[in-house]
Amino acid sequence: MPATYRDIKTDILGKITRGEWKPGSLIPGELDLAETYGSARATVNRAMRELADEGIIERKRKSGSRVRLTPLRQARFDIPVVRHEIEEQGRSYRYALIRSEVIAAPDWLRARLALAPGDRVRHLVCLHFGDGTPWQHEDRWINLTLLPQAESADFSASGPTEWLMSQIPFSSVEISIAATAADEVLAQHLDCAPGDPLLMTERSTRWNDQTVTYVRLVHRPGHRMTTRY
Amino acid sequence: MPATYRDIKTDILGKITRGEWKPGSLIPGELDLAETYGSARATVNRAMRELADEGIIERKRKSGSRVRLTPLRQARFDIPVVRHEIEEQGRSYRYALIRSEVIAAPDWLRARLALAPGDRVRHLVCLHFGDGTPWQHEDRWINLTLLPQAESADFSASGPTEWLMSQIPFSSVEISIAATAADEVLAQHLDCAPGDPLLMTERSTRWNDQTVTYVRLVHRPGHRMTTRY
DNA sequence: ACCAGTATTTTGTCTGGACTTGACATCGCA
DNA sequence: TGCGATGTCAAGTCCAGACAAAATACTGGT
Repeated sequence: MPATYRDIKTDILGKITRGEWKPGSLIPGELDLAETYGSARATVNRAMRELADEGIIERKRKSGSRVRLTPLRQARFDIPVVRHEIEEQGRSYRYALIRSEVIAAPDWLRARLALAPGDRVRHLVCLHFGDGTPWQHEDRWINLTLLPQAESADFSASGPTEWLMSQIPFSSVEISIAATAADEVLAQHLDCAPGDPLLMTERSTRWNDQTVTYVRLVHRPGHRMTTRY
Repeated sequence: MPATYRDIKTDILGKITRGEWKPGSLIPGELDLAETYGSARATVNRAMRELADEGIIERKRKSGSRVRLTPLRQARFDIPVVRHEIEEQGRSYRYALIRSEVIAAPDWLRARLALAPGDRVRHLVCLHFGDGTPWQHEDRWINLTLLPQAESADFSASGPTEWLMSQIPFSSVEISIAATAADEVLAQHLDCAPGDPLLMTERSTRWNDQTVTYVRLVHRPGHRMTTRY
């Protein structure tokens, strides 16, 4: 009964959580482990590599692997498409386009998207509902210099997120989360009082080193992002 | 010059971002890819596995691998220890203990930590400063039933986070992020106006299926959590 | 037409062997 | 003493081949 890489992983993790292998201490070399578990070094290597990826151990050539002093805690949050998020909770999804315009980019946006003066952008404001109550407010700016198709696209039936995903298959993103206070308009749309604290997600999507779209998503009052590991 | 798994990964990712392989389309089998790249199947497998881990492709036995329709966007946020976060920015760190008490767990906490009536907890309130200005407010509750050592520990010089890390080597956690409004006390400590929106992180740390500590971290006004990928 | 069992395909994992790379140690020479 | 060349070790990567497992396709019987 040879050990799988999964067995090895959980066993090592167990030794660490139980305190048998203390933070900072050296873990036996791959060759040793391979022998004790009765498996090949490649198998041990995979187990150790994944533990290192997860921030639990630290590996260095020549010196060996050791338990991290401060286990690097990193949380993985899924950033879902609103519609999927809502539908996965068994709620009905509704989308509403509030405003749609094509304008010259305001200065703050020009700086953010690295646009030239006079460059035009498509500006969209929309709302996403779950079971009829407001769920998320979307304030979206699309760079028309990079995505001229966006000028003629129709966003009255479905949101810009889904359209954009069909246009830009995969891209690099910068996501930022902060708290903000509801202004008059937001309060009305999200059905809360002005000044209420709201969770906001900002996202800039880059493609070929150029920012193609910037969006500010304001979540419904009380919204939480949760993850466990 | 054979292709490394890294080469293969970037090449495939390139084909996807350039739109050569569209979302939903089938990617050649590992055996095919191994031949086209002139490497072993194991090498291709590793490249594909990592792409799958990153949420870019979807793999299924027998049916093969395909580009995800909705690239699973997941953000990895580092959850740093405050002190490290501050010191990495080249700022000076200061810690202050505001309140320390051992009390019977209030009802809301009892529910959260699954405690029996009368069980006692250590309650700590502290502040973390960066370059002299308030950075983070920490409201920490430690389960004394599971961690009796916490009753006699001294938190006047350094924060409970660091002490806890020495006690619980590795554990599973539930993290939740939300927006909250500053109350009178928070406003005073964090040097802002009451009602100001603040980003709050809540964390429950479990060990052996029992919640050992619950903490509510309220960040300074304007704080953002950022990540890019 | 339906169903159960079987074949096939594709990914998942493992093996034991090899070479590479980065980091450290040490030796020899100026 | 200082310093560069060389050695050594452990992790990093790769290979070819093998079997396992899951999911689909197929096939024959009812």
